[in-house]
Amino acid sequence: MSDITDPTPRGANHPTDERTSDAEMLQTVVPAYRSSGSLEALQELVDVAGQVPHEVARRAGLSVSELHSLRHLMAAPMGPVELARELGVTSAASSGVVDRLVARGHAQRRPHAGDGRRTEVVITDSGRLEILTRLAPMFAGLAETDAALTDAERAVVERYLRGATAAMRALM
Amino acid sequence: MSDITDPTPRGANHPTDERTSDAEMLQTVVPAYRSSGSLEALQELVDVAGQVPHEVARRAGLSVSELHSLRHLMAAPMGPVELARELGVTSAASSGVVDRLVARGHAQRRPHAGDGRRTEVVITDSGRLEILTRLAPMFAGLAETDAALTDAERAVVERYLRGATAAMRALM
DNA sequence: GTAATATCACTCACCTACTTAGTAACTTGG
DNA sequence: CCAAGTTACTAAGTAGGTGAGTGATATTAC
Repeated sequence: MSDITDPTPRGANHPTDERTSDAEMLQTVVPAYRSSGSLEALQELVDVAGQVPHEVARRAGLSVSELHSLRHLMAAPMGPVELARELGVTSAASSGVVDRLVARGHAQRRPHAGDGRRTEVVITDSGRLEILTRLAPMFAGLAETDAALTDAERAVVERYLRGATAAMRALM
Repeated sequence: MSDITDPTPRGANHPTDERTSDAEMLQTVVPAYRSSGSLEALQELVDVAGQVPHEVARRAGLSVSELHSLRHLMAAPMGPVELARELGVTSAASSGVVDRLVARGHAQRRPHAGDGRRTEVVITDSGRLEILTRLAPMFAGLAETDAALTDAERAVVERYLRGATAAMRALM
């Protein structure tokens, strides 16, 4: 407030000492907000899910972008530009990602049949194996959790997950 | 296989042309795996949730680490080292994160009462406001989705979310 | 009580993975 | 058939991380 050398002018800027729960805080901004076990569980899921790629990539000796690239390339071959769009980075960055995957033997470049500008990046067995074996324990656990549902319950869960996804998309 | 200059020796390493669905692929590694609407919805949720921090941080003019730091500091003040543990980075990195938050007016450093080694990092109103207003639309949507559940349904959803979280933790 | 050890916050040098800007090769629409 | 667009890439610069090490303070062992 009176720090002359401070480069960023602003309004209310004092520390907030009073311990207030997240939920209380949220209710001042989102009146409809009511905490619940499911929302807390969702919060926790999202937190853990966000750490997974970093950790899995670290163990595999890959960058997070390389890991995500392999995941996308598992579904279908694609060019560096398309990969860049999936990753949310520039094509310059994805060019480097592909370089590193190729150097590791996890992917190969091949010319696109019918369009001389394009390169197709194809995942190799080595890349596929890396992803599948690293993620297998998770998929086993997810399958088990999912199998425990009745069809009616599964429908409820799916509706909830789609609603939560839509809520998150509202930020983007 | 016969590329002499290749630095990474390995076994099976040819491109995988055959188009195979993720689900089929997974079943060879995780026999119990059966795709389902709920699992697909979960996959989508996790994907979107992973993009949210990057996008929100970009709009707020923060790095992803700065954003996550503010989220953690909303719950309680803590020192740079504790913050580093939460973020999964070194204390050297979190020292820089705190520098940048302080320079922005989103946080303040203060000496810890009773332990002369420690510094407490306290979020300011400015930092709190930044986070709450950026995330408000999401919380509103989540609250709406959650409110649509009966108590019995909420219990089912919570159990599922906790199961999924546990499955992900199995990787870490 | 004091010596050894641990913890906290920080600095420095270095590295990785990104960005922006620009280029060459190729395809396509008018 | 040529102007405009797309693809893949390179080069130079930058942000934000790591690893190693320092000084101050706290804790533990003896």
